[in-house]
Amino acid sequence: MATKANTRQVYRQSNTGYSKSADTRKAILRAAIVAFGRAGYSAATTRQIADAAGVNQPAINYYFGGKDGLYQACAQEILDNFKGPLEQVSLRALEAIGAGLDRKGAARQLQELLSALAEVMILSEEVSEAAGFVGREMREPGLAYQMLYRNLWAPGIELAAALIAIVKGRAEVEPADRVDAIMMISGISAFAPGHSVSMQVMQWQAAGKDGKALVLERLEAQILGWARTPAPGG
Amino acid sequence: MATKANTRQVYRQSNTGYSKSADTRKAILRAAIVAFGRAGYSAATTRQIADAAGVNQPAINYYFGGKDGLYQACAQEILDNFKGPLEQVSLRALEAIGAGLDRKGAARQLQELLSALAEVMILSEEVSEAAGFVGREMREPGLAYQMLYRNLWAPGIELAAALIAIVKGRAEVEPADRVDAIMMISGISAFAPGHSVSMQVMQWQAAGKDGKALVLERLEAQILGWARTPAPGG
DNA sequence: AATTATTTTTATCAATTGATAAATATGTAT
DNA sequence: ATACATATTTATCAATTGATAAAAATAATT
Repeated sequence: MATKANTRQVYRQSNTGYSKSADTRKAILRAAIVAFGRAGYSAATTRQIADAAGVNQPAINYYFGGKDGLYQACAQEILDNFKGPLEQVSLRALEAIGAGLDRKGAARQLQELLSALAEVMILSEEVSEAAGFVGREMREPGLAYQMLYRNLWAPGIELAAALIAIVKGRAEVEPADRVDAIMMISGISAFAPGHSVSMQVMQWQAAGKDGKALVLERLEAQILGWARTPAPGG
Repeated sequence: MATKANTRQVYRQSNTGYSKSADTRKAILRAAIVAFGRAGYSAATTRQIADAAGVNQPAINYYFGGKDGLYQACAQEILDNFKGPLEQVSLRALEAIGAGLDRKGAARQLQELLSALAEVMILSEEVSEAAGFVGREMREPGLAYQMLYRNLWAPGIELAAALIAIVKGRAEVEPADRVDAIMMISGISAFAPGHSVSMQVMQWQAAGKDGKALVLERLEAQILGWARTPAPGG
C-alpha cells in the first residue's frame, strides 16, 4: 500500500441531488470498514467490498477514485460518525479539568472515559467494526494514520494521561502517566471482538457485559491504588 | 488464507547431507518471519521473501511446498528457536510454585516473567521480528494459531495468572487474575517496535532500555499494590 | 416528451501472484 | 570419471486484482 503523501480527492459526493448516490456511497463505506478492519488493506479486495455493498466493482472507482480513496474515506467516515460517544465524555472531562478537579473527581472522570472506551471497543457490534479498522491502522500505519493520530489517538491518550496525573496528585503530566494511559487502553483492546486468544483463555464467546464489567473492575482497582498513594512532594 | 485443517507437510529437510540446503532453508525462514510479521500473510509475497533470502521464488515451493507450508514452518521455527529465554523463566517460576511460594516470592517471579517478556518484545531486534510474527498471528488467527496457542500463549497467560493469584494472597486462579494477566501482556505489547502511536506519543524513536524500564516500573507499581492488599478471607 | 446528467453495468486490460514443469547447475557416492 | 541425487533457475501458466473505457440504465431538468 502506497504511503506517499496523497491529497485527499473527493469523487462522487453525496449531495448531487440524485436520489441514489448517498445510499450507494454509504453502503460501500459500511462494507469497506468491515472488510478493511477485519482483513486489512491488502487482503480485502474491491470485488468483495462491492459484493457486500450490493454494487459492482467499478462503482468503487466511480465514487472513491479507487481503493486508496476508499480507504481514506473510511477513516473520515469513522471520524465523522463514530467517535460521538467518546467525544462527549472527552469534552466533559476537559471541562472538568479546566474548572479544577480533585483527585477523587479525576478518578471518576478517568473511569468514565475508560468505560466509554470499553463500551465502544468491546460491546457495540457496529462501532466495533469501526474500532477494528482504527485498531488495525494503529498497528499498521497506512494512508489514514495521520488523520487518526491527530484527531483520535493523541487527544485520547493525552486526556487519559492528564487525568491519571491528577489522580496521582500531580498537575503536570509525566512520561509514566502516558505509559499508564497507553497500557490501559491497550489492555482494553485485548478484549475487543476478534481477539481470539483472550476469548479462548477466558472461555468466553465474546466479552459481553460481564466481561466488560470485569475489565473495568480491574482498571478501577488500579485507579484506586493511585488515588490512595500520598501526593508527591506533599 | 485457508484455515482448513492442514497436516503439516515437510518438504526439503535440512538433513539431506548436502551442504547448502540447511543454509538456504534458514535464509528463507528468516526472511519470511520478517515479511509475514511486518506485512501479514496476504501482503507478503513469495517473490519478496525469495529476493530477501537471495534465492528465487520457486525455491519456496521446493523447500516448503508453497506459501502455506512456509508460514507454518515459520511458526515452528519460532517455537524451536526463539522462546528459549521465556522458557527458562517459566520453568523457574513453575518450580517455585510447586515448591510453595509466598506472596513476596510470587511478586518477584511475576516481575521476572514480565521483564523477560518485555526484553523479548521490546528490546531484541531479531527476536522482535519473531514476536511481530507471533503478535500478528495472535490478532489474526491463521494456520499457525493452534500451534502457538497451545505452546506459547495459553501456558504463558496461565502462569502469569497463577502468580498474580498468589501475589493477591490466593491459591486458586480466578477470572480476574486472567484478565489482569492478559492486560499486562497486552500493555507490554503496546511498546514493541512498530507501534507507531505509542512511540509518537512518548516521542521515542524506540522504547529502548529506558522505555522498557519505565514500562516495568509501572507494572511493578501494580504488582506491589496487589501484594499490599489484605489476603481474601484472611 | 426531449434533453441532459448521473449512476450502474459490461467488457476489457495490464500487472501481479502462487504454483508448476523442465532445464541447468552443483553436490555426493561409487 | 561416471552415475545418481539434490539444489537452483528459467520459463510458463491460470487465476486474481485494481483500474479503465464504453455502453446501458436511471434520474433530474426543461
